Amino acid sequence: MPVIKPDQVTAGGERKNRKELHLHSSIARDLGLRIVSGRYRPGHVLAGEIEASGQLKVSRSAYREAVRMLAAKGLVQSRTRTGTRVSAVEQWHLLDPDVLAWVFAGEPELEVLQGLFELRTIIEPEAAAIAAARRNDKNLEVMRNALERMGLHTVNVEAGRIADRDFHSELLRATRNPFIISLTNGVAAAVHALTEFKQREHALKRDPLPEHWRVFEAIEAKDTERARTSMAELIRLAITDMPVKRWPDNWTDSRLVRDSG
Amino acid sequence: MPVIKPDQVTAGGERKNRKELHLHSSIARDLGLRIVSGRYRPGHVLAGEIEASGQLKVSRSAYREAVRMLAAKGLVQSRTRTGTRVSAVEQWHLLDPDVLAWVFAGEPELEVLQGLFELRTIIEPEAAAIAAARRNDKNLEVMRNALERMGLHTVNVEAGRIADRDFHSELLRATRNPFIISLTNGVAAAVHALTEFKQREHALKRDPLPEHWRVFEAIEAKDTERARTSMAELIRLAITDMPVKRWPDNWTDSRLVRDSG
DNA sequence: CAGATAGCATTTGTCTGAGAAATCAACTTC
DNA sequence: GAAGTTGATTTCTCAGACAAATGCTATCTG
Repeated sequence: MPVIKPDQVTAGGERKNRKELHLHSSIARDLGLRIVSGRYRPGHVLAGEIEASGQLKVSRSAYREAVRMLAAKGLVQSRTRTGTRVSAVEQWHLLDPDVLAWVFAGEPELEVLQGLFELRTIIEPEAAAIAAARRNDKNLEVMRNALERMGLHTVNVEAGRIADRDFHSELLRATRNPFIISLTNGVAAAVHALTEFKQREHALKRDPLPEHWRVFEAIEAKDTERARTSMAELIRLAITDMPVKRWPDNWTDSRLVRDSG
Repeated sequence: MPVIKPDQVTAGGERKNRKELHLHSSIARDLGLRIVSGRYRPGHVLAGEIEASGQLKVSRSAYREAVRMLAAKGLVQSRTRTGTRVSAVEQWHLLDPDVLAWVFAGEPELEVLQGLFELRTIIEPEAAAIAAARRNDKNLEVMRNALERMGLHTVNVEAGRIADRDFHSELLRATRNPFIISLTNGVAAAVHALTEFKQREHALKRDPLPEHWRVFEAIEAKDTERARTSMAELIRLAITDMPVKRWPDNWTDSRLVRDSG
């Protein structure tokens, strides 16, 4: 009999809602979300392993592996007798793809949004310039394909957002700089979640495709300066698309005055 | 009798050489080093849990927790039946402090060095500019103290390198941008290891302190533009200090022509 | 009473052994 | 020859026990 599995029903099933494959991963995600969302503040001491694993109805080892993952991402720190406590925010690996995804899974605070855009404003124009210098035909091909898919689906649907992410990922990949590429996974994931976040309020009015093509054309032409400026413009527009009434103070302070001046 | 513990002798002690506290951490470090050093290439499948833990003479749970940490850092990926295999380099969280430290624990390849300096060239001048705009007196105090210590010890000894790291950390912290601060832990650790790396060949001829003070003064004066340029100069000088005969091609391509031109 | 000290309790860390779940490969069957 | 079945292998999860570290407290001592 061809047993068609009904997509994981799991008797007590509440945890496997999302495509979480493993128990320890989903526990880590649960705890991670509670930490980055502020439910567990820095300094907060988690319940002991026995009690915590008991509440979650999982074995101690599964719970421990989850805690070990969070510790590897700088979110918690375990010590005997003291217990496992949430680390200071400065210790968090905010550019870790998972952490970033957890941060943007909820309603990110304005300062966090600002911080991410500020980082993108610094990195991506330069990355675009470097990509223009080092890109090969395969990079170009992938980027063109991504933009075509993006135009086909629009960023209002998942497929379009994936295409958007693919474009930025391939751009950073074209820099041939492993560290910049490593930022890919994180920033791309955040941008992805962010585009989704925009949609929560209302569908995007403006079509972001033209500025994407301008960046592409600059990189295709190996025009580093134009790649830099067009990418800066792309991000500037992306910021204006955010459903944010008023950005926090000194947002335009140091960096952005230079581009607009 | 006041039992003065002889600093962890550990009968079979070979693992606790460094200040590794826990078994799983030191196993993760061992495996992590083997991966980033290239001994275990991407695609390589690690020995099964039973065999691997047997070889290391540790329990399966300790070994599993180590693997879980490496998986959290993107270095490996585990799947039933297939086993645990080393991920592609693009998946590695290269900006994770541990991963970065492991990378620079050995002889880093030229391309990696180049990549890190390229990232610093992009980030730190802008970070200095932002820091100049947002720094408070406490930031200034910590930075000044760090530079004084740096002048006292010189970067030829550990205390001086720590002071150097503290300066850069506090600078990034002054940006008030959590993502840039998060880069601190990683980049600072790398710079620290890097300064140590320079010393392996021969003691540093040039005194790097003057350019550090120039950056400090610009930030003290809240002069964003001067902070940017002086930091760019600091990094440029740091690059020339590297004991590298010839940098790889297109090193001066896109980004640096702009600063020097 | 002050301070050191020894013991106690609590929490994470490590080990062992067993079975469950997933999945790749070979085989069987129609 | 294709679809389904079985089997083997590997990670995943569970359970229970002991070890190690460490903060707390009561006790001892000057």
